[in-house]
Amino acid sequence: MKSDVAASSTTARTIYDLARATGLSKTTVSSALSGNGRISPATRERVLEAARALNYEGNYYAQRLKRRCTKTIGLFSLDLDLGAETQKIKAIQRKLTERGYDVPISSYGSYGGGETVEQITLMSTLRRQRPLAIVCSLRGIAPEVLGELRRYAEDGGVVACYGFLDQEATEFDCVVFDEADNTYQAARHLLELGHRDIGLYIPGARRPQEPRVKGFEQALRERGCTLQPEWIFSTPELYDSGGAAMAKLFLKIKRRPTALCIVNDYAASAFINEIQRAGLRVPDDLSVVSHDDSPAAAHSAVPLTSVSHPFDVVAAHVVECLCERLNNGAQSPDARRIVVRGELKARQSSAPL
Amino acid sequence: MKSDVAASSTTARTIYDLARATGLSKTTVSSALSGNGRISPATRERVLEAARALNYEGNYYAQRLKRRCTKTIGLFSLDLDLGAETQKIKAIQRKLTERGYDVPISSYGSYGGGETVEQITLMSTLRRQRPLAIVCSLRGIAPEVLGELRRYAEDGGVVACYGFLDQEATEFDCVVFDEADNTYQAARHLLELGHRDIGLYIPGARRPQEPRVKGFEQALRERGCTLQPEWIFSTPELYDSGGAAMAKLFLKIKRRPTALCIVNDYAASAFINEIQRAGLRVPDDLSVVSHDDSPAAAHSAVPLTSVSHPFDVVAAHVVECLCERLNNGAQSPDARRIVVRGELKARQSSAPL
DNA sequence: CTGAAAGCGCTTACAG
DNA sequence: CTGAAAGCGCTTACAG
Repeated sequence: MKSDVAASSTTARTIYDLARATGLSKTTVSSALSGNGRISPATRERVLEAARALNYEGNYYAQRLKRRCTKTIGLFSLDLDLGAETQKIKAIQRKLTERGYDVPISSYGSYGGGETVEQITLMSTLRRQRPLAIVCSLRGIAPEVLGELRRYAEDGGVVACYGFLDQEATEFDCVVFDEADNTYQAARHLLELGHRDIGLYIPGARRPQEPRVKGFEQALRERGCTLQPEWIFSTPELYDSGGAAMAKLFLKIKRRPTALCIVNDYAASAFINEIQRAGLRVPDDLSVVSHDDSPAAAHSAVPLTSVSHPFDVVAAHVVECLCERLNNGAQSPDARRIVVRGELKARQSSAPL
Repeated sequence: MKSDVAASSTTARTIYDLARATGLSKTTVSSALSGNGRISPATRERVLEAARALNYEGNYYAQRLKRRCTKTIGLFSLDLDLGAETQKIKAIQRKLTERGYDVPISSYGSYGGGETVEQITLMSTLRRQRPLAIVCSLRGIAPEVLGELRRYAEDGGVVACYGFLDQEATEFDCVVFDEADNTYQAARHLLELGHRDIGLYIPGARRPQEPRVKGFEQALRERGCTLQPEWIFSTPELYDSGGAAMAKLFLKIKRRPTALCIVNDYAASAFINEIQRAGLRVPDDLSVVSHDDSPAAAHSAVPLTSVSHPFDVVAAHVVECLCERLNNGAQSPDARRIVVRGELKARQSSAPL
């Protein structure tokens, strides 16, 4: 008594339609379709052909009502930026797609990722779909979201995270990028060039406990320099707009540093362009060390000395952790924590004092 | 006989557990939870409280087995770039999230979006989830994927597309950006400045029937100039790397144009930086008109004359079309086709011959 | 190798 | 206002 209309038309909506069309039971049809159970090759072929002919496709939800294991791996990231974060997502997604997984992205459209409640809802929606695994970017995440992840894991889900070294450790495999080390390397490089008056510019809203300030400060301290609070800059704007806003700030201040660490190549590039337009020279009047070492760094007006942010390395580790845990099945080794660091590439934007 | 263990623990896995805990029937529990049907406020509150206390959450798949209408709108885009495409996705997602929808992104990680079969699978997976609506980026899409969309629409799904003006019209609402007009405006601007020897550089692999070449050519033709095939450049690289590669090409050729249209601000910026390093001056030796008018354009070493790519306008139209159709319900007006064009913003990279 | 039956967890007419 | 029953479309032991 099911789907009479559909069965008479050219479309099969359910396995009942296929059962009728082939004269088999729905059990047999189901087995033939899924490949589970012993089915004669001839029968199987008959079913598959009917499925093709009648344009049958299984109901997504009914198929997942019982089984947990699907081929879906959820990617959770609060925001898509125009740089390293999106690169990481892309790289992870590419690798996972190549392995045959379906990899939808759960995110907001807005930078920052919204209120805590919204974050929880987003993760909860993902978790309730019981994907095979969840890859979670820790950037900007509220602690409560980790509770959701925990619940998912207790339910048998596999989790891999990536984020930044200063973030609280989780019980999950986690690949972290050492941001503090990047600013440390940058400051260190400038100190070795003889600079003592060094500033730091981080585009975007100021965050408390900023690890990039810490790494920067540590490098100064090691050389007996003290951090000048007025030389720690931030702007609400990001990227090029941020760099330009920073240039305005910089041109206004009376006592200027002789060197500046700028987090992000686009910001650094725009900053340099704007201050050069105002008559300053890089590196003659000011040395600049940038961050990320994206292709933009080498092709900036003044090729940028930059500390890299190897997004592909992060992505590779994440996928590696995930696949290892997926393959190991029941055995669950301790959570791994992999630290990724950048490397300084010296170019023309920094020079001896 | 259901979930005995779970019921005895502190977690309610199913409405059966809630029914037992409250002493009500599962029908009543279901109605109280969903808000459908007549339930006394007291009973409803009792159920909701039990649900909270027992950490109950509905089974995602069982809930969707019967009903079509969910709060999910699928975003389909073959690739996340580091520019306008991702900006469009972000803007659309933000607007839709604000309206309370769940907006997962279906994409590949690789630029270009993979083989036709993979594209179809991706769309098919999305379609089978019966989202309330699908927003589809037409960029790089195989024609077969439109067949999938059609099937989705025939099933009652709502579709909104966005893409480019030269792409074949679909039967769906579609917001298209006029790429040809952008290069037309760029060339036109250069012609008005007196240039006659004008080249065009489009980063990325060369595509046949490139509308940007057409718009460019049309502008030349209108002024009685002929297009020089050797001055239509492309490189496999994109963005900054593309611009740098183009600079190498440009520096090698014997007879150079006096002006160049470069599609993408990052490519234009890197190009200019590299040729200036080689001793050429912009705009003295070469005028450049760029595309997109992103924040990078204004803050480039030579502020770029650029024709905009208003991603936010595209996104706003897409969401508007979608919501209109969603609200109209059964009535289905004819498919709309909205054309979005850029505007030229003159800066210092272009000058009279 | 094939099929009758129970079940996945929820929703939805339909009685009471 | 509440509940017994049928059903959503599939899968999975379990018989034959």
